[in-house]
Amino acid sequence: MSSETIKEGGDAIVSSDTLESLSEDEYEIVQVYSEDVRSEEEPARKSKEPPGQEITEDQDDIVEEEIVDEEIVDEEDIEDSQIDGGRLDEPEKPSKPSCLNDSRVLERVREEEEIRDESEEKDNIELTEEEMACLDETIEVAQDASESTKVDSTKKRRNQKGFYGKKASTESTGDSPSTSRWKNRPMPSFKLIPEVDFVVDGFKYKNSRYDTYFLTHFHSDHYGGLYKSFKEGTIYCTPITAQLVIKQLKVHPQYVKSLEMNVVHHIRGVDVIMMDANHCPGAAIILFKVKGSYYLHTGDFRYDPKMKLYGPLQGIEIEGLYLDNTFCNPKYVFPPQSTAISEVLSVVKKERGKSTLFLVGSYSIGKEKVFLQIAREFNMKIFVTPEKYELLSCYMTEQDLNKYITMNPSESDVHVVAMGFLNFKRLWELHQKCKNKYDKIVAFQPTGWSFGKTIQSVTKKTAGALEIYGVPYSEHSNYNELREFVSWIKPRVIIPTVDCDTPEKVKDILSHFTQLPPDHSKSSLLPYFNKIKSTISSLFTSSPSPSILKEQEMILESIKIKRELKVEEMNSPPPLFDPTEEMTQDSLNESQGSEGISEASSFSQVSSSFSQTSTSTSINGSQMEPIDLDTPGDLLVQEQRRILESIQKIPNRKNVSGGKRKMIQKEERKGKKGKTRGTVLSPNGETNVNKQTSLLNFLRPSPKK
DNA sequence: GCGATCAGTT
DNA sequence: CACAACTGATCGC
Repeated sequence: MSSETIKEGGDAIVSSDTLESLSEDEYEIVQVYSEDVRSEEEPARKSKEPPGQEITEDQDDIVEEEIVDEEIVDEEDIEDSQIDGGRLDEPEKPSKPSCLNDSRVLERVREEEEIRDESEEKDNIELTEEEMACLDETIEVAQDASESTKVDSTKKRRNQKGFYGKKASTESTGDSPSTSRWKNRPMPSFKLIPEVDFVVDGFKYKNSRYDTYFLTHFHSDHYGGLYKSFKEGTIYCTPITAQLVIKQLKVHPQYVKSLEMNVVHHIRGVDVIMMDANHCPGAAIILFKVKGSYYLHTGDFRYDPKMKLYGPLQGIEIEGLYLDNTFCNPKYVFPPQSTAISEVLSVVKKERGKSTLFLVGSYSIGKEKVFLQIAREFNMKIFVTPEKYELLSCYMTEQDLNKYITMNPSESDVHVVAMGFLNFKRLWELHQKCKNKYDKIVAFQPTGWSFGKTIQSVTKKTAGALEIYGVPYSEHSNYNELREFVSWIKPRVIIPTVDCDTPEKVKDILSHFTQLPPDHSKSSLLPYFNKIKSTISSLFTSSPSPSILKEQEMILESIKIKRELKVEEMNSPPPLFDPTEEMTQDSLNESQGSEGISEASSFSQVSSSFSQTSTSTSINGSQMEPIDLDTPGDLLVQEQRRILESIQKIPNRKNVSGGKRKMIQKEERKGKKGKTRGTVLSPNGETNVNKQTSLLNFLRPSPKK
C-alpha cells in the first residue's frame, strides 16, 4: 500500500526492504515514526489497526495497574475521555487522564527539571515511565485544549498512500503571488557579492535586478523564498544541493546549475570554486574571484583544520569573508564532532546486545554522520523512514545505502527519527509497542547547544527504561574554531551572515576578531600543497581510505611543527606596521566603544577547555588577548563600522521595536554620507589605499613587546 | 483551492 | 536566547 510513496520519492531506490514486505508489527513502528510529532495518532491507527495488534491484553493490564496507583479522577478526566470518545477504544488511554491530572506528578517533574537545568550533567530523574510519559503530554494537552476538539486538517493529509508526509504533488502552474511580501525588499548587502551582484542564499529578496543566485546548502533558512515557481535566473550550487532543490522543492531543472566541487568555474567573468563546508551533505564554502579580488563565502560551515589544506585558499589575500558567525561568542565552546561521536559510540557499545533500541535524532539534511558512524563502527544497518531514505539517496552511494540503510525496522536496533520525536512521551508510547522486543530505549539528540549553554559532553536524562542523551554534536564552528579560521584567512573585511541585522549586533560580532592569534600555517603550508592536492576532494567524505587518512595526518602534523617554530620566532618579530602611525582624530573617535570587552576577557577562561582542533598548539589561547576597543589604532573596528553603516537594515518586526528602529535609521543616516557598499567591500583604491594596507597589516601578527 | 509567508513550538 | 524543522493560520491570486 505504500509502494507508491517509495516510487514517488526515489527512482534510484532498489531495495528489497519495501514497506510491502513488512509485517504488521514492523509496519506499525514505521507508522509511529512517521506520525506528526504533535498530532494525535488515533485516526491513523483507527483505519489500520489490525485485530492482532502489538499491544496485548497483558501489557495493557500492566499499564493500567501501574497507572491505578496514581489514579486521581477529576472533572478534567471526564472531559478528556470525551475527547477520546469518538476514537477506537485504546486500552492504554486511561493512563493519560490519570497521569495527566496528577498535579503532584507534574509539580515534581517540573521541580526536577529545574534542578536538572542547574546541575550540569547526567541527571537521573526518579520517575516512573508513566510519570515521565505524561509530562510532555500534559503540557501539550493544556496548550491544545482548544484545538483538540476540532477535526485536524493534518489527518486529511495522512491518507494511506501519502502517509509518510508527502502529498501527491499536484502539478499546478506554481505561479507565485505577484505581490510577495519579500520580493521588493532590498537585498541585504551581506547576501551580495560586490561588483557582480551575485546573490548568495538570498531567495527571499529575489528581484528582477538579480539573475545569478548561489545556494550554499539545502537548509530551509538558506533556501527560504525558493519555490518551484522560481524563474528569476540561475541557481548555482553543488551537485547534491542541486538534486535536492529539484527533487524536494521541485524547482525546474533548467534554472539549476550544479557546480562540481573543487573545480574552477567561470560564471559571468567571475571565477567560482565550491569547497566542502563540513556542514551538511552538499554544503559548500564558495570562493569568488571578482576582478582580481577574492571573496570567500562560508555558507554554514564547521571549521576543521583540514580546511587549511584547501588548494584554492593557498596564498591568496581574501578581500571579504562572508562568515557563518552562528556561534560567535565565547560561551559556545563545544567539542569536535569526533569527540561527540565517540561518546555516542561508547554508549552504544555498552548497551548493545542488551535488547536495547537506539534512536538517533536527525534533521532532514544533516547530523547523518552520527548514525553512519554507528553503522560503520558496528558494521550494522540503520533503520530510516522512507522519506529519510529518499533524502539519503540524494547523496549516498547505492552501495552504502544497501550496506548501511534499511527501511525494515526489525532489521536494525538503531532507528533514525525526527528530532521532534525525542521526548519522553513519544518514547514511552513507542516502548509500549515494542516492550516484548526491547527492554530499554536509548535516544541520542545531537545538537550544538542546550538550554542556553553549550555542553561539553553528553548529558543523560533517564526515565525508567527510557534514556535521552544530549550529544554536543554541532555542524557549525564553535567560538575557537571561528577565531582560528579567521586568523588563518586574515580577511581584509569580515561580513557576518547570521543575526546581523543591526549595527550593534554586527559590531559585537566583529569585536571578536579584532585581535587574533597569529597564524603562519598558510605560508608554511605551501611546500606541502602539491602533495595533498589529490586528497582535497575527500577531506570530509564519509569514508576516506586509510591511506588518505594517514597522509592527512602526516601533513597536519607537519603543519603543527611549523607553527610551533613560528611561534617562537614570533617573540621578536620585526614590526610590519605600526597601526598608530596612521591614526587620525576621526578614527580615534570612531573606535570608541566598550561592548565586547567583558566577553572577550571571559574568553581566556574557556579558551583552554577546547582548543578544538587536533592540531592546535599553544598558539591557541595563550596568544589571545582581551579585545580592547578603546585602544586607538583599532582600524579594523573603524573599517568594519563602515560596513555596518552600509548594511541595509531589515526591519525585524520580532526584535526591533518602533523606537529602536528609528534609532537605527537615524544612525544609518548619520553614517551614510559618501559611503556606499561599494566603497566598503571593494574599495577602488583611490581613497583607501593607505587604510587598506594598514588593515591588512593589522590583521597580521601585531608587533608586541 | 492553493502557493507563499509568517509566527510559534520543539 | 543561538539551531533548523515543522505546523497552522493567513494573505492573496
